[in-house]
Amino acid sequence: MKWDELAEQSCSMARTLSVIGDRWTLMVLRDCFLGVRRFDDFQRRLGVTRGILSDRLRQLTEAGVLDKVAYQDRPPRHEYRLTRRGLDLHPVILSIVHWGDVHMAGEAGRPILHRHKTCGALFDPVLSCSECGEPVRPHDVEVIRGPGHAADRHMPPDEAEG
Amino acid sequence: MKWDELAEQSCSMARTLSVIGDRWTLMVLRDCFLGVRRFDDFQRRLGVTRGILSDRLRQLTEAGVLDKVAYQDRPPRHEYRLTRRGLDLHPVILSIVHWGDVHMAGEAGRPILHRHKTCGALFDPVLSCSECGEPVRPHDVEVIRGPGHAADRHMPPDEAEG
DNA sequence: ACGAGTCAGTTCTGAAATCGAACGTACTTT
DNA sequence: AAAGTACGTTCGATTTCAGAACTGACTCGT
Repeated sequence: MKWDELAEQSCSMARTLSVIGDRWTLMVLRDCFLGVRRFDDFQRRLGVTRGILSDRLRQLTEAGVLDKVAYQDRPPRHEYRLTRRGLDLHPVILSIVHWGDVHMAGEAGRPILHRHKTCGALFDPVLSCSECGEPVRPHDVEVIRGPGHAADRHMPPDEAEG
Repeated sequence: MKWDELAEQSCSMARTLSVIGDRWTLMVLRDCFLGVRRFDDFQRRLGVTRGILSDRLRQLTEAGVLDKVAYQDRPPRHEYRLTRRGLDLHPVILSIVHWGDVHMAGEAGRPILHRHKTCGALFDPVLSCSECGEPVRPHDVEVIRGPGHAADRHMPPDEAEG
């Protein structure tokens, strides 16, 4: 299966991965959330080859996750900014970072900490229910067929949840 | 840069991606959370080649995300189950699926819906602050150097947040 | 005026990963 | 005995990636 075919599956996971399911794409997005906006800055910070970076920035722009904005005319220079769509990826990035903090941190502890400006505290991200506000645990989630469901294979095979 | 080198960076994002930063790995994990446990079931549902699947299941097992458990002896057969470490990836998967629901769903609407068993409602996952319980927005997060920080490049270049 | 530096890419070649399909092994079912 | 199930491995052809050099348009220092 190719990336393009992945996008056509009636599975939100597959469709999202057709946009961000690549290590460099996610590393680029991490840097975007840290405020990086220019080609050479991405390249130096990530150590990715220029060819790959060029390709990934183009893909993200085409997907509407980044916006390519000119900041000078002669010579033409642009910067890449997160769109609304891109900003909505924040939970994905934070969840990934948090898992690394908990399960992959070395002896020395976490490389970075997050402070919630509105309450002032150092915090961990918690995934909670939009309706009752309580934290969501894996076994408390039931997967139900939605209106956009096609007869694919993204439903539980029989019983759910492992 | 190779995958192995990624794991050695003092960045939780990079370290996590060295484990799950691959489209097939994430598709396998999606199916794990839907209750899929056996080789051929993964293969049929995902359409991935058997070689890749074999490799990814081995990697996930080595990383402690899945556990390979025998369910019969003659012939020896195993199933792959999420460990505690693996279950902790639930927020990552849910966040990715939710982004797809919001930004990649077709005309027909979402392919699947989630029900929160403890409150009974259909819900969206919301990332909130472990300290005050409020939803976390991109601009409300400040990144701070932690104890495990090495002089790498995962801090904001100057000012934060885009 | 001249070379050095910045910024945003493109182009090249060899190395590595991936695809699709077939094959192997050890059982169970018909 | 033949077909099916389960879990992989192996193989050659294709695709992607890494590392490095190169282009082009401009700016800055001397």
